[in-house]
Amino acid sequence: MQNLKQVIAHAEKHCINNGSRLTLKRQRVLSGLVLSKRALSAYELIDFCKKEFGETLQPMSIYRILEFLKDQELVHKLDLLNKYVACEHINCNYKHLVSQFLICVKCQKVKEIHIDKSVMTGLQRNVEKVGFCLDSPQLEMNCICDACISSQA
Amino acid sequence: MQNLKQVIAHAEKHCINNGSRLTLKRQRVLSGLVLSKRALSAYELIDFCKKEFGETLQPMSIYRILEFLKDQELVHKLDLLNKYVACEHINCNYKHLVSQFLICVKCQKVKEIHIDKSVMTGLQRNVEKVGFCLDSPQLEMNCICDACISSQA
DNA sequence: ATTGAAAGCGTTATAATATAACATAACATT
DNA sequence: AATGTTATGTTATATTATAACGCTTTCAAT
Repeated sequence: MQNLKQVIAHAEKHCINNGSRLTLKRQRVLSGLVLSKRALSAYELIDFCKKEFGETLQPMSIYRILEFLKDQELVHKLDLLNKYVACEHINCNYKHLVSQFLICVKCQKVKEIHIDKSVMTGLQRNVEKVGFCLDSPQLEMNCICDACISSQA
Repeated sequence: MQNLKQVIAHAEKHCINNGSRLTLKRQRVLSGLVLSKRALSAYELIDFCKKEFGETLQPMSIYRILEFLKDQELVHKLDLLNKYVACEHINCNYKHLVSQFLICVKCQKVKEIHIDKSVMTGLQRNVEKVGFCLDSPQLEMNCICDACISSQA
């Protein structure tokens, strides 16, 4: 991850290209997620922004802002946790694909990956075998991260 | 699914074998999930039991009961939805394995399947490639069910 | 039968999460 | 400046989940 200013500047450009604005509050919320480096709930994020930037956010505001950031594909919502993370590709000029998310159940660090096409196809086939159809390939998986594996010993 | 009485009788035996009891309230909650045939939130289940059986349940009770039923592997909690479903194998005499869940995003019908070992291994490999380790193979996937696909047209 | 421990359940309060509804402010365009 | 649109503020409330404490039932051991 590059430094925060760069990230925000990049995100700002991204928003402008989409015909929308990355206002100060939105910047703060995004910064919060980028700095925390892990998944945060709306309320955790409120606390984080308060402590880190002195930014006081109402629940209503945070949810609105998070939805905006999600629409811009700058953050992702993890349904398994009901929490939000900054997109790992936030700095890439890269048409965003659907990702899969590895969530550390110990520290809530999140890794955004793309699973091999062959594996996804296999999965799809398993799903279709019972008459269902995969609606969204955004898989979320409970994992343990490298750091937490080591510290377990 | 066989008739409800059989299901309950079977579940009761299962609990006794585990040294625990399937009390009347627990039976009602389980029956609610079995009859509804889809994932229900704790509060939806309260409403359902009220309407269906005249059983009045406090939030505290329902959560306790759901936790019990989950420990007995008679129901599963779907983290993607924060809802509960009756285990599909509730009638089998079968050592319960970890399942994967296909959730219909339209009607919340749930299918419990076992994904091919080869596919799971592939998945695992993808996860390990980035230093993570799959903590639980209980995958939950947003899908569309057969019925909802047809009715879409 | 009595009793004591554990399990089950009731009750109240409250924490934590999320949204509805409506008012105001900021900004861009004409 | 007038207007429409987007963003934000504010208040209230809906929804989801748990803590804490105490009473009751069950059941095995005496």
